[in-house]
Amino acid sequence: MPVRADAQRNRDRIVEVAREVFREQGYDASLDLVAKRAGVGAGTLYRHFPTRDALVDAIMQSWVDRVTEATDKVLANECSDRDLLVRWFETYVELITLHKGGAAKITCAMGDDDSPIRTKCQVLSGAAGRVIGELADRGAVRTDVDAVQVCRLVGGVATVADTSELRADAVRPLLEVVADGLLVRA
Amino acid sequence: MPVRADAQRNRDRIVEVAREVFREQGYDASLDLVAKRAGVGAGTLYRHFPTRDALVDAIMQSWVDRVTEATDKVLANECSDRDLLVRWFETYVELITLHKGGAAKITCAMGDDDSPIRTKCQVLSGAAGRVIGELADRGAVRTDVDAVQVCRLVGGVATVADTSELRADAVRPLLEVVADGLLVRA
DNA sequence: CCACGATACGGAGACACTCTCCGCTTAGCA
DNA sequence: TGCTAAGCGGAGAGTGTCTCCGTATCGTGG
Repeated sequence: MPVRADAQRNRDRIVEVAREVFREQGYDASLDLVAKRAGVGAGTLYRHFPTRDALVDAIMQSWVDRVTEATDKVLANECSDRDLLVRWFETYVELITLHKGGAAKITCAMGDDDSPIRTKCQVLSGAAGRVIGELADRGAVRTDVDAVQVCRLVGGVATVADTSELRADAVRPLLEVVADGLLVRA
Repeated sequence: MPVRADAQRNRDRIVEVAREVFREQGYDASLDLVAKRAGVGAGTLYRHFPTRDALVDAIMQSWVDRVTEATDKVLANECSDRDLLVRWFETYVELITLHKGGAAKITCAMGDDDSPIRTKCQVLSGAAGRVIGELADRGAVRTDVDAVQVCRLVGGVATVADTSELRADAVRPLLEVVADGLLVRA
């Protein structure tokens, strides 16, 4: 028998509740509270998700998928090198700051092969790779900074945007700085 | 009577021990352990430093002072706009990553007027202000990004350098990107 | 030099969170 | 319907934070 129906139900419910609780209280909220609100025992939560990161990983799945989609959309637009870069940056920041504290978590894990959320990082850096790969083909960006490092730079901006609750128009100049630094001089 | 000698002694000892423990174990090390190693009761520690951040603040005092010195030194050097900027960035990153986790702490607090370590942030952004002020006088940098935002950008790089334990030569390209983005196009 | 208040100390203990262990329950097959 | 593996729950051990208050010490004024 593959997976028991009640187990699947509990798992889904825990993820759903955790997403809600983490949004309310940040990623260091009590896991016992999550269990309680989900109507399961602590043991059940820890069996499904042995560590906090395992739970975070499950939560992040959905919006990492959205980054892939959004990247397709940005790449489909015909626009200048700089616009392409800045637009993708904005998309990236917007998506990884959807959950408070998420930007810091993902950015710190970026490039760490042992991180429990490395698969999420790989999706993100893969998306970055597609964008700067496109620009590299056009000869528009410096080549000594790879996709992971781009994610780190933009993630750094996203992290401060998140923790300082900066508005989009305060973030834009920072993203322009990164974009201009990345583009080769005309 | 101003301050009792034993109280001062204990306070100093706690800071000294905390610096050591935090370097070993990170900024979330047990405070009871700090108290024990310092040979004082928990009550004594919490009376002197009501919160963890108050203790961190005290620890950071010495190396924030070093940023001021280092900035003087960098500004005294005659060099190109870009070199000035990159060198100061390197100094900044080096100093705020002296203590593991420090970069993230200071960068997240940057620009937050309610932060318990805001005075430290102000020293740092003040130093950044002197550097970009100098460059602004020369008309070399964009003017829509202020000192605090520069600290955020470089702090973002420092944070990832710290958490990913990047070597100086891996950090340099990232700092060049920020520098080039900040400098106005020739 | 001593006595006496103000000041500071210490650590027991209340509270909160994490994570494990194991007896009990239940889903799902035959 | 009965059996068994899979899953459940929650008590409790371990650890960390922070407070409270009886006790000890400092430093001064007599």
